[in-house]
Amino acid sequence: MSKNPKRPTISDVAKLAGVSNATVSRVLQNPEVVSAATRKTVTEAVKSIGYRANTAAQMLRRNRANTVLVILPDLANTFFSEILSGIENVASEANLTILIGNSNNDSARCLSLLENLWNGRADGALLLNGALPDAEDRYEGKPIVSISETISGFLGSHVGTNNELAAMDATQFLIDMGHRKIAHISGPKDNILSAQRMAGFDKAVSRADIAANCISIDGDFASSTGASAATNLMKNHAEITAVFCANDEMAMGLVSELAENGIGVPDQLSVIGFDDINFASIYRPSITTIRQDRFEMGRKAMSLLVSQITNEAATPVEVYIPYKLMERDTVKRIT
Amino acid sequence: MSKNPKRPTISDVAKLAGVSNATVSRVLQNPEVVSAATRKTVTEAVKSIGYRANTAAQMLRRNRANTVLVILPDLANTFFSEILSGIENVASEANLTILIGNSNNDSARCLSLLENLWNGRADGALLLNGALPDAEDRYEGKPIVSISETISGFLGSHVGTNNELAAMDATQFLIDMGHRKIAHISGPKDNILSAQRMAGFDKAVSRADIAANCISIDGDFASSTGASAATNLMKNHAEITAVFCANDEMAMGLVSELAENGIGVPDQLSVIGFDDINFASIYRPSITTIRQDRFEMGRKAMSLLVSQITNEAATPVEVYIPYKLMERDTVKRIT
DNA sequence: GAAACTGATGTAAAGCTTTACATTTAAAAT
DNA sequence: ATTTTAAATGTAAAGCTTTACATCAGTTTC
Repeated sequence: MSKNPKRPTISDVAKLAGVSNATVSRVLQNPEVVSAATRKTVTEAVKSIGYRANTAAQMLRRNRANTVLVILPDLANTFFSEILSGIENVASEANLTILIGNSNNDSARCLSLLENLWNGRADGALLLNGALPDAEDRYEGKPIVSISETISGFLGSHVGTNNELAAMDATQFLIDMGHRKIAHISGPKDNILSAQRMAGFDKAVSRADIAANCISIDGDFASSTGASAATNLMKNHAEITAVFCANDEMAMGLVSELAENGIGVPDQLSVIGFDDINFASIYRPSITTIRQDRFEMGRKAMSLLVSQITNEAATPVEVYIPYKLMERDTVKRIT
Repeated sequence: MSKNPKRPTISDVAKLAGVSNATVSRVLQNPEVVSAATRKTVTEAVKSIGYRANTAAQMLRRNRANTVLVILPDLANTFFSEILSGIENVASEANLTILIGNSNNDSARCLSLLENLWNGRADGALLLNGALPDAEDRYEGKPIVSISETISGFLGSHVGTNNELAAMDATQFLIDMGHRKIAHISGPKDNILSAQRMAGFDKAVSRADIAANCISIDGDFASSTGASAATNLMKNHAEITAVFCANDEMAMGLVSELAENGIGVPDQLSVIGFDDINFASIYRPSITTIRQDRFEMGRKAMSLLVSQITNEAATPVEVYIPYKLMERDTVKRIT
């Protein structure tokens, strides 16, 4: 029933300890500049009345929020949540707070989240959603790092995988395993990752001079399009011996659908995915795929952002996190 | 090169519009109390100099952060990230910001995150990690809602699934399908959800008077323990015809391991899981399981928290989100 | 013993917004 | 024409911390 008896302020501590506000503040922020005796008195006073500095007042005075904004397109997607986990890891080390927003790929929502950069709630931003409305103007001095998906027109730093190279490696792996008639199931047309992975596929098959035997099927990263691609392949492209899927979900959808139609992977068709999401290794047959180290991606991006927030001058960089081909059970050598 | 020429304040707007600070503030917060003409002038002034209210100053003055703290044990786990997604959904509707923290089940980390409740950065908290250090004291007036895992000693509101009942239903379903020799693979011993699900299993088999034929195997929610349970079952418990796994990961681990040993699910053994994680339906055979509506769980918890933050007086409630048995391909009727 | 220095602490302003209260102006009521 | 009421706006304080600058008391130096 009793109204909370007012939260203690720094003045309450000062009064109790018999010193000035300034000294209390110093004990809390710069202990080394105050004498050991005073330090002790103040520390005890703080403890005894349970004082906690008011963050709002600190933010106002310091003009710094110690907070970073993270915008992602889909929180419920492990792909992003693992990156987020890496981000959080660095943030907690650096004593930063992370503010999170789901953009749902909606640019209005995205814009409203970015407001936090201007209203002082966040000192910088991490963008996982491949979009930044009006990327060209407006974001001059703001520390922003994009992750995974590059953003067209955005000149800041980026952390991600070299998708084209990785896709080339994936395709080359199929070629090395003896395959000459290969299909690619792509991601959504307008997605930059799709484009990069498709480009890698194209380069690899051109280089091997087998482009004429190879095809590309439109997908959208959902497992259902992997399934429909399976139907398509069975009906129209019986000659294909291997498939490079632009992500693991589609690979699994493909394999499941094939299995239901009595086509065994890898015996009758080889499949390679991309991402190495959690279930790629749990799925049976376990999916051969390109592993992206998402946790590390998050860590790296966050470190970069922190240094951008603290060091005024920081020239934008592009960082590629090493990827790795995980050989599992969906690719078979043929002769 | 040019140092940013000072962020505009409300006074700058006021000066430009030829009104007082108060009026500008009113236009921004309570447009209806100011005349249409002034409103227009001010709005234009705001736009023309690109003014954004300083959040820190607002927080300080209003003594409200419009921010909610969310603590979860593992960001990278879809189970939690889907709940998070529901939370975010309500937060964005209510124009609240969400502050996120990974506790890693570390109580020190958890405590340091909870500081945000005291330093004014967050108005309330959502706890997904089943722990609240010193739950009894200290959290008197603070709006806190626990989700999914109940917290012993914590008297606040909770949103989750009635795990015991759901586990009973899952077990009863196996019984209804003719099974009489049933195994349960449990979660980690010290986890409250494990305990509740195990209790449900026990009740169901007791009620059906088949407890003597049934066994319980220790697991830890990881798919690997599902696999080792499979080995155990094959070696020592050939009589078992159905298994209730305390979560889907273990169910998949179990099924995969069985498949590798030539034991077909559901033909030779029926399996039911719990949670209905994303891959439960993509996995082959698709996993029969109990669906928890995690998105809705997050939504409900957040709504509850919001009402707790705004309405001073709110008595704690316990809310169960309806669950649903998803019949898929891992359970078969026997005679 | 005076001057210069060092270390510890205090004083007070600044940071920006909101809001209770006061004031002004115009319209309505008498 | 005077008084009342209502609507619109202004004034100024409060919210809490940090920090530049000032002060004070010892030490050191010559």
